[in-house]
Amino acid sequence: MSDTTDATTGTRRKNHTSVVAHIGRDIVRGNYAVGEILPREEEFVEQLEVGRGVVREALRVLASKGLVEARPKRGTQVLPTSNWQQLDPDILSWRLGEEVGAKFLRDLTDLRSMIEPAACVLAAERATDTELQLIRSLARELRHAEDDEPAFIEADMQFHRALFQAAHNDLLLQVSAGIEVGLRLSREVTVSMGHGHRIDAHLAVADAVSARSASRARRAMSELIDLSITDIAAVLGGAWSDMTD
Amino acid sequence: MSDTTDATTGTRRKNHTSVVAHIGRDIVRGNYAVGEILPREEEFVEQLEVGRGVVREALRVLASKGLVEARPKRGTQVLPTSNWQQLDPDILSWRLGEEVGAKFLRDLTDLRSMIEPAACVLAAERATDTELQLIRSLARELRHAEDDEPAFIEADMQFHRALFQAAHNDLLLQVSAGIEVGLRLSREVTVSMGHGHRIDAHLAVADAVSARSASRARRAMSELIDLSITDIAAVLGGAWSDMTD
DNA sequence: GATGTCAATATGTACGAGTAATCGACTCGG
DNA sequence: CCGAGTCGATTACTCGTACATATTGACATC
Repeated sequence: MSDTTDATTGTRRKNHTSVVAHIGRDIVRGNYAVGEILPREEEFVEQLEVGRGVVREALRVLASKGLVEARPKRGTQVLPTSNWQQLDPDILSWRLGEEVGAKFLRDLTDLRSMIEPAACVLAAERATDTELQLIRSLARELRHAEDDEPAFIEADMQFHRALFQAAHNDLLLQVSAGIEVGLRLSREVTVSMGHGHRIDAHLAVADAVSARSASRARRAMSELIDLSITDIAAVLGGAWSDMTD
Repeated sequence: MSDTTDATTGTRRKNHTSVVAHIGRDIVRGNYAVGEILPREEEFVEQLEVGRGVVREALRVLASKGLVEARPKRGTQVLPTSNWQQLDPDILSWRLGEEVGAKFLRDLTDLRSMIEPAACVLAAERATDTELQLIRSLARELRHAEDDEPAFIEADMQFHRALFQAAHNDLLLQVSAGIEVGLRLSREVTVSMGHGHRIDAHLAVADAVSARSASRARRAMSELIDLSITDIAAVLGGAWSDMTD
């Protein structure tokens, strides 16, 4: 009985990462409201069946991400969302399966519109030949995986990552790491729209970057984002137009 | 002798944050090279004169920021910089006083060029009247603090923060938190250029946003960034043009 | 020469005890 | 009646010790 196995409902599993994820998820998903005081360390100890050290290390990590703040006597309080490092890949991944709201999707598309076309311009200017080769290769793979939903998503992520790596900008790469998880959240909402209609746009981006045409690359990526926006608007309907007007 | 007081050279001070900063600085500034194995936990214990729990909590936080990865028997290794969360305000702040390199400044200005003009557009569209009032107020304060170097920088930061808050985008706000620290690093380099010539550009931004003119706001912020780039190029000289060609 | 085994080592986990900081209630003086 | 200072209780914070576990590198075996 390994006891490290864990159902989806799971609470067990004794390692550090899982405790961070467990408490982190409960916070991000609102099981603990903003301003609320978390249970005492000792309560987590018995509830999760781990040592106090593990609980403390987990809370310290969450504090470093801006989710909580601990104080003697008062306890550990959930900070307002403005303090959360919302681009942190961990925090974003804890929302997977949550059906994110329209506000988040608008914020994400705003950010994508600022970042991704500009990143394509940099990629077109700075990519090495081997990087261009990789980008073309991943674009082909994308077309090939058209009928395999999870494989398509994975290929999409790799494509985006290769694009950002070709921009040769370390700060940008970190933003892209967050956007990548954001994309997964976005696709959870628009999954019913399929993804076949996005393949051509991906290929257009790959072509333009490969041709080192900065202007075409920017334009192609903008159109790709527009497709995402169209999908989101179709799924959300009024909740989306309320947000963008 | 409280022993919590700490000289600039300081090593003491027993609390958690300081230990994170101490080890974090040593990593970010290259005192521990990428790929290198850090001293064992026990060595940090005697070196920093703290308990093992504090050391472990610190290393866990650094691991969550992508700086290190711990493994039994091998020890704790410094990860390649591509894994670092380089936009994390903590990581950036640990570089203060380091005289950052041309590569970092180019990456930062790239990012600023993508983000800040677009953020001004959003601010012009979405800001509430009280937020516009705050922005104008901070711009005036900026002019008033012209001859006080540290006060000017603080006012500059508050101005930027108010601008990004007015964009009403949580993800963007986190990017701005990183950029803010990046700006401090940038100004450490260009401090010799003074800041008087940037005041008018700031006021132009405030005016355009206040007038809710998205296009003027975008343009004004772009020009403000261009001023920064000019200053950086003047200070760095060849090291900068090598980077941008 | 490839593979499996074993011991050494550093992190991982748990428990216990004591310190220090913070908050809330209470008391005292105005 | 109200404000300032005091006191006690609660909780996080720190430290120390002991043991478990996983990974590595060397050794032995086939």
